[in-house]
Amino acid sequence: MCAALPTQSNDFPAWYGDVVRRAGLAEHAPVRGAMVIKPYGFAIWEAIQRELDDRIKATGHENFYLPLFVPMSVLAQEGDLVEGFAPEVAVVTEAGGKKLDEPLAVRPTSEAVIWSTYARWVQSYRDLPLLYNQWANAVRWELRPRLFLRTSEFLWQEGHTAHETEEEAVAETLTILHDVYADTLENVLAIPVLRGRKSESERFPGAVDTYTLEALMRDGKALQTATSHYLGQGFARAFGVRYTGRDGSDQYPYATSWGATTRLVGGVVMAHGDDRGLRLPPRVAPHQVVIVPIVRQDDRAAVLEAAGAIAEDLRAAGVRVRVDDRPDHRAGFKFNEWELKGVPLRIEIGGRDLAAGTVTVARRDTG
RNA sequence: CGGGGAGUGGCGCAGUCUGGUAGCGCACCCGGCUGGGGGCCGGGCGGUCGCAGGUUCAAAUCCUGUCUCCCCGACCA
Repeated sequence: MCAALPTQSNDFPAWYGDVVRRAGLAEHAPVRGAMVIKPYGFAIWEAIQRELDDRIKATGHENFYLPLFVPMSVLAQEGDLVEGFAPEVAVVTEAGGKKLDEPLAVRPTSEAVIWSTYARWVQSYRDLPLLYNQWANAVRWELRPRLFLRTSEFLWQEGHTAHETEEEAVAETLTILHDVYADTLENVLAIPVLRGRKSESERFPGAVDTYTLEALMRDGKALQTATSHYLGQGFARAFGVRYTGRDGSDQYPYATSWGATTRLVGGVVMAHGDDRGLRLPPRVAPHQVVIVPIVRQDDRAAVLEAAGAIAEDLRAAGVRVRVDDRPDHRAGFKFNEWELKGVPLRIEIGGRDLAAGTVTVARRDTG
């Protein structure tokens, strides 16, 4: 195993890349800007996903799923959207060995497919609101990719809602910002955020207002961790989503969209990590406690049994525990490895502890 | 797109200036000793040096072209 990491103060980008790779979160894939998310990294994402999904559902939304491909003609129906995403859209021009009659965009975001679908779903004010979310991947050919923070393909959730009134849509935008995103960031990921509104030039293409959460990373830079857009009636008009209102007249619904991505994993790394590696918030740590049995040949069985018993007790209490009984590594190696991987709490138990009826406990966060 | 850097066993690198047919650390495999902070000893497996041309008796090394990746900036979740 290699020696120490680059330090944050010397070279933060090198530190970041090294931690992501050596902690087993992700690695580069053969395609430019694409990444392989490894099991340990994906487990963190799954935990974040669960927390976000619970809150999305608690605020009244349902999940659905729409296709990866968007016909170019559909994407083009909303002018700002095509224009805004044109530089980073990947397009499929050939399939089944033939040139396609119409090129297909790989979704950079799903407003277009979704609103062309909503056109069929909204006929009356009685059909509103539509409060839907999807967990999906999206592709944006960004100029400068970075693991988790900006990858060509990323995973996210994107919510797309339709409302009868502007007030209701704006309220939705803010509910998501506060009750879903800020709550997850602060209370699950332990990352304080500033809630803000984007300037006109930074707004999502086609949006009336874009709200954002900005979080401070340990290199002193801010990271945009989630966005919630109030879209007004632009998308409804562009995609012909009209319904009969309470007074019998034609109306356009008001829209919102909002998203949070795998970037959040990178945010956790950069907001909490130190020169020894990751420090994971317990709520999203794949292993909240690791037990390292310290064994010799003569006390191996007894120590492992004691370690197993502690693990069972903790599991019964709802704690995610890993007993590191790998015989091929010594204790010191494991200490370093689990610190690199950011496990919040380590319990060491050996022959001496057994005799004394104690264990040794080390917290990762106080390093 | 502008500015840097780099492509050599799985990973990280040296060798390139001063051509002579590949080396180191880690990892991996086998054996033994060890076992409370990244153990030690011995023995192994594994690469023709991004790609394509060219020069030469001989190219990782020189020449030409080309592709890719990483970092910084602008753009972005």
